[in-house]
Amino acid sequence: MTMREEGPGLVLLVEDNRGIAEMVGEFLERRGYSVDYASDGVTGLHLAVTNDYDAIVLDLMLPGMDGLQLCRKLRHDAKKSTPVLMLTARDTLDDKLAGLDVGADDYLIKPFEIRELEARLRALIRRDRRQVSAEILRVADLTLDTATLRATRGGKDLDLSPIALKLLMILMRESPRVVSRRDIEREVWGDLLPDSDTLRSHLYNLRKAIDKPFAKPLLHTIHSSGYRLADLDAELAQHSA
Amino acid sequence: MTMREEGPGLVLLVEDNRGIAEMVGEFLERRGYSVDYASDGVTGLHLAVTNDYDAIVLDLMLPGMDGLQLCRKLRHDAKKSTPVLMLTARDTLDDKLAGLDVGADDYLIKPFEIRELEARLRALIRRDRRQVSAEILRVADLTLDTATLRATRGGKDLDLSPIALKLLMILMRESPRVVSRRDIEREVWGDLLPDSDTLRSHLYNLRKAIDKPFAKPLLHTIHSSGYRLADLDAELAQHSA
DNA sequence: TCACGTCTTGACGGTATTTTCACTATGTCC
DNA sequence: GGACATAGTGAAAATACCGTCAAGACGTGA
Repeated sequence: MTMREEGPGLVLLVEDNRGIAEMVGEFLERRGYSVDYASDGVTGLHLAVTNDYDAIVLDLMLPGMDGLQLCRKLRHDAKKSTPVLMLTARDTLDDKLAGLDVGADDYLIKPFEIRELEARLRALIRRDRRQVSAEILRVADLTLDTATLRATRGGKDLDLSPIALKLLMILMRESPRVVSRRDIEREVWGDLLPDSDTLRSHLYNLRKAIDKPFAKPLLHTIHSSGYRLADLDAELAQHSA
Repeated sequence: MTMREEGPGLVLLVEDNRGIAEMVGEFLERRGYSVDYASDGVTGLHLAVTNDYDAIVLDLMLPGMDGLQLCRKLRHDAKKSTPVLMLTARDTLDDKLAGLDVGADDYLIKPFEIRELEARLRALIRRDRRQVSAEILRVADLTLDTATLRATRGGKDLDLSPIALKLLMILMRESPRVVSRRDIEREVWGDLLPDSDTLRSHLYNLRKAIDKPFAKPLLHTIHSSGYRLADLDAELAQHSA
């Protein structure tokens, strides 16, 4: 009584060695996966971009475009977060780091046990499915999609730096509560707080992005207490209710 | 005796696929939810408008009126803010954005894990309820929201300095008891009391903010004992009863 | 390597807040 | 009523807090 129409998942396999490809592909299909196949980087990338795979099994060494390049383009150009399981020839530190740098989610060293590949694949897919869906935070006409990290106000996209985005997320989660500077700093920088109060600058920039271009300010300063994000008028209406 | 308030919540499920609807509905009911069901957009909207659900699970594709239209009408025409969890067929950017624009609070991509649906549903309901359940202190027509640090009297905002706010909080918490100057000073300044008695000024300012603009004074001085915040008339009425 | 965006840092000025003080008013006890 | 202690009033001085902005450090991708 599962609701999934098609087995454990749809997988893209990018591997130039025909022998390995066949073995992996057939094994996965026997286990109920649907498998697409590419023998070089270019067609692999094309497939990865145009389809929504649950995961990609990607050989590091490929003709045309190697796995690292493919992965980077997938992440940066196409902005896809499809989980990638990288197959590397040897366990060199460089390979590992390169793969992780480029956005791979896991790697497997050849030669590998086919069963281990499936186990890792399954883990990746499950992990990803949990994150695929996301909560949408909303304060007045401000919205933040925690999955895509897109923030909008009044239907228009906001261009925010990573820290500004984090600030916004914190303030929206707590809205309409007051959040102390201390709490914000701890959440953003952890235990190693910066020596000088850089939070001011970031708040300044955040405000410039989310409030300056609009009529009604939403980010309010509570002197010596902290900050709060809220629509004052809407709040008042609720208070009397 | 209908105890439906006690469960985790009252949910409206709008889904035309009978199989999915049954599975979700039965699962939620087993978990203690009360579930109403609609198989098309029009009756779904009707139910959503006429009842107060804790949340709505809404399929995107529906006969008659699709989920987006329904959601928009619910928000714009009926002005209801019932949390909406949207079920979308595929992970396309367009779908996400459409849902976001139209006022959905969260979305899930099919196929989904039923347990995750429940987790997100619970999160939505909890978040919604939290808004109402902040701690609000009240004395007569004076209110102080300890989460947002907003104080009002007679529905109008009060502009208070941080210390004045703290004084007010102390007095409201203790109301209608008398609080000695000593106790107030200790709570506000801790052990390092200021050399000159600055409390007088702050009380003066507090009074100017919360009593001066109104007919009935609430902050009363008990000579050589301290201060108390209370509505004398209301107190009297209670005494004689 | 360069170009670019981001983060940090510090200086400056403005504003809100707190403290202090002088003066007045009120209450209490004899 | 008189003397003393307590409290209200108000404003000026001192301080703390915050917004603004630019310059440089830093890291990353082309």
